[in-house]
Amino acid sequence: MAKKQHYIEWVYEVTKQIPKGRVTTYGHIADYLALGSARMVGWALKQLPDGNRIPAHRVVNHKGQLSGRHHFKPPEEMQSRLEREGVTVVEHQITQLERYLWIPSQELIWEEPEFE
DNA sequence: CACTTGACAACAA
DNA sequence: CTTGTTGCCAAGT
Repeated sequence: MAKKQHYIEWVYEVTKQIPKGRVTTYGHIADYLALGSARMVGWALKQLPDGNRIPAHRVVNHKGQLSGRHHFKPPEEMQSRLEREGVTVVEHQITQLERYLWIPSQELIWEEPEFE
């Protein structure tokens, strides 16, 4: 469809762009898509059907907490997937969020990790 | 149609 | 540091 009636699709597209082992926040996606509200991102992801191929587990809130874990089956699946990708999660929160954070607007300047 | 809820976030106190 | 308030927008009741 030439004209997307729903930005929800955009949220899904951006989410699919998150590299493995990386994470981003609702706020950054909302800002990148200019949704005006980070809640729209959470709302959009909540609409995802089970068994989807969207890596929604890579989206956390600005504190790095897995606030959407209760929407996975089972809830621990979100943390399991992250840890499987090398992301450390403690007490439902990602440690060293800055280390894994991936910002949509920076996807173009994605040249070298520069990480340790 | 009015009010509440929510996978959020920024800010005030 | 913590808790409370406000802005945001769609969906549910």
